[in-house]
Amino acid sequence: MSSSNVRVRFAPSPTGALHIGGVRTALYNYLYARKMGGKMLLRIEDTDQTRFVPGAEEYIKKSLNWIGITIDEGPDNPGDCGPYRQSERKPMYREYAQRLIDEGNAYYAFDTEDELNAMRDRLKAAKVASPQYNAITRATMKNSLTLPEDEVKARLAAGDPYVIRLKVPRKEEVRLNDLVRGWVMVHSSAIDDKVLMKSDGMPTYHLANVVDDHLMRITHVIRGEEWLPSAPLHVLLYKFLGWESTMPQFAHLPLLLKPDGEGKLSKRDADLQGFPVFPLEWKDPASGDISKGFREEGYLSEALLNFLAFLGWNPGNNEEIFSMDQLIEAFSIERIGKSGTKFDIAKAKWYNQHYLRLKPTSDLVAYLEADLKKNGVTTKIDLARIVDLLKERIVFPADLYTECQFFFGRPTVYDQKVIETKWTSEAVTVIEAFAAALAALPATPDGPAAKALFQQVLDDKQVKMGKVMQALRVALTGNGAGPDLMEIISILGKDEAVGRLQQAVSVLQVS
RNA sequence: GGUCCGUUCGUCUAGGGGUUAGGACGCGUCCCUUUCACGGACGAAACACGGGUUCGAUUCCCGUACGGACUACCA
Repeated sequence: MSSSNVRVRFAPSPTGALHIGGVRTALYNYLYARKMGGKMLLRIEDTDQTRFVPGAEEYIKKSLNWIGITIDEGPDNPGDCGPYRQSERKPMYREYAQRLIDEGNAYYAFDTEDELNAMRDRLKAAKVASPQYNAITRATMKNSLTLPEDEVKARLAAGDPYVIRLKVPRKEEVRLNDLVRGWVMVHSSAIDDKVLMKSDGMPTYHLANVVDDHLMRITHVIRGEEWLPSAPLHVLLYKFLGWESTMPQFAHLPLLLKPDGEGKLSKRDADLQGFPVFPLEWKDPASGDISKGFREEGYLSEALLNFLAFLGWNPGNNEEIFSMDQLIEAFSIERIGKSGTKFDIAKAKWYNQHYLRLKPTSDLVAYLEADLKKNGVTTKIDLARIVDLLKERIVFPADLYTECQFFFGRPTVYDQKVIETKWTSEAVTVIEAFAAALAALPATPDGPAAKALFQQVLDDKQVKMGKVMQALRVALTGNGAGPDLMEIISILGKDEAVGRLQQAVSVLQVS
C-alpha cells in the first residue's frame, strides 16, 4: 500500500488504567492508519495535574502493545511534531491563546469559583434553561471585556489568578460533517465561553487538542461519541486560529454500553457481571486496589482484538473471524455504526474459545505447566497428551488446569448421581474383569488398544458398552462427564488405572 | 431542564421503497458419541409507536416515546 498523508492519533489521559472503550478507540484509529498507509500517533493528554496517576502512561503503552497496536510517533519514538506529552508543550498553547486574545476571540476572566457559582445560581433561579458563561452573561462578570483596561493590566501584573475564555459568538450556526453521523449543526448560543487556559497555566482539553492536532498535522480525529457535543467548539477554534482549510475530519464512535440496562460501560457494571474492563491488570497506586485485566482472566489478545473490532463496526458480509491484518484490509470508517453497543461478554468468550483452539499445543502446555507449578503439582505425565485431550472443550487457558485435576490424584468423592443410577452389579462385574485384563497387559495400551480390550471384556460378559461406561468413568475420575475415557486410561498408565478401578470397587456400594 | 446523538431478533449486526427481513453469539430440539464438550442439522426470536409521501414503507420525511452523551479552571 502506498503511503499517504493520513495521520491519526490516540490521545488518552494518564488518569488511571486504560478502559476497554479506549482500547477500541485506539484500535479504530490504528486500523484506519494502517489501511490508508498513514501514521498512528500517541499523544499523552496530561494537562490535568490533579488527576495525573503515575504509571498510567506506561500502562497505556503496554496495553496497546499487548493488543497489537504499534505507534509510529509518540513519547518513546518521537517524529517531527514533539513533544508528545501535552505537559511538555505548555509554551505552545500559551502562544495560541495569546493570539486568540490579540485578535479578539478570547479574553481574560478573573471570576472566582464563588462568583461563578453565584452567577449560575442566579440564572437557575431566573429559570434560565442552561446557565452558562456566554455572550450574554459575560457582560456581568469580571473579565477583560467588562473591566477597565488598566485594571486588567494591573491584575495581570499583580499575578491575580485568571483564566482565558473563548469568546463564542452570540449567533452563529456551527456545522461539521462527521464521518459517522453526517452533518451535525449546533447554534453557537448553545456553546458557552469555554475556558481555554486554566489558572494554573495549563490549557484545557479543547485548546490543547486543537492546537496539537493542527501542529501534528492530524487528518482524522477518531474518538468517542462523548466528544460530539464539544466538536462544534473545536470547529470554532480551528476557524479563529485560521486553520479551517486543514481542519481534520471527525469521526465520533458509538459508545460502549453496559450489558444490561442502559448507560456507558463502567468498571462497576463489569465487576457486577464478573468481567474486566481493563486490558491488563491494574494496581491503583493510591488505594493499592488491584483490578484484573482481560489478559489475566485468560482472554487471548487476538480474541479480544477481534471482539472489540466488531463492537460498532462490521465488514458488511457474514464473516467474523478476523486477524489484525484482515481487519486492516477490511476496515473502513463508513462501516462504523451509529448506535451504542452493549458489551456482550458471551461473545467475547466465544471468540476466546475459537482462538484458543487454534493455539499450538506447545503454547497451551506452557499455560498448564505454569498453573501446575503455581499449585505445587508435579507429574510425570506428558502434558501435551492432556492438552490435546482437553483443547476442544475449554474457553480459557486456566480451564486446562481445572479440567485435568483427576489426572493428579485418585478420586476422593464420586459423582453421587451417577453412582445411584449406574453403579450396578453388572457394571462392577465388568469393571473387575477389565481391571484384571488391564493388569495382565505387559504395558500400558494406547487409547484404541484400551478400547479394544474393554470391548473384549464386554463381549465376554455380554454387556453393552453404554450400560457400564458411566460407571467406569466415575470409577476412574470421580466425574460423570469428561473427555475420552480410553485415552485417559492410556495417559494414566495401566497400573494407576487398575488401582483406581480396584479402589472404586472396594469403596462404592452397589445400589 | 437545555443542546446534540441514536432506535432491525435477548445481544452484536446485514439489508434496504416490493425480501420467506440474512448471519453470528446465546437459548432450545435432534444427530454424532462411552458421557460431557466439539462438530452437524433444525427451531424459537426483530424492523419502538403515530402520522405523512407513495400503487406500496421496516427502508424516505415529520412528530412521539424510549435510550444515551454532553451541560467543570476533567478529559
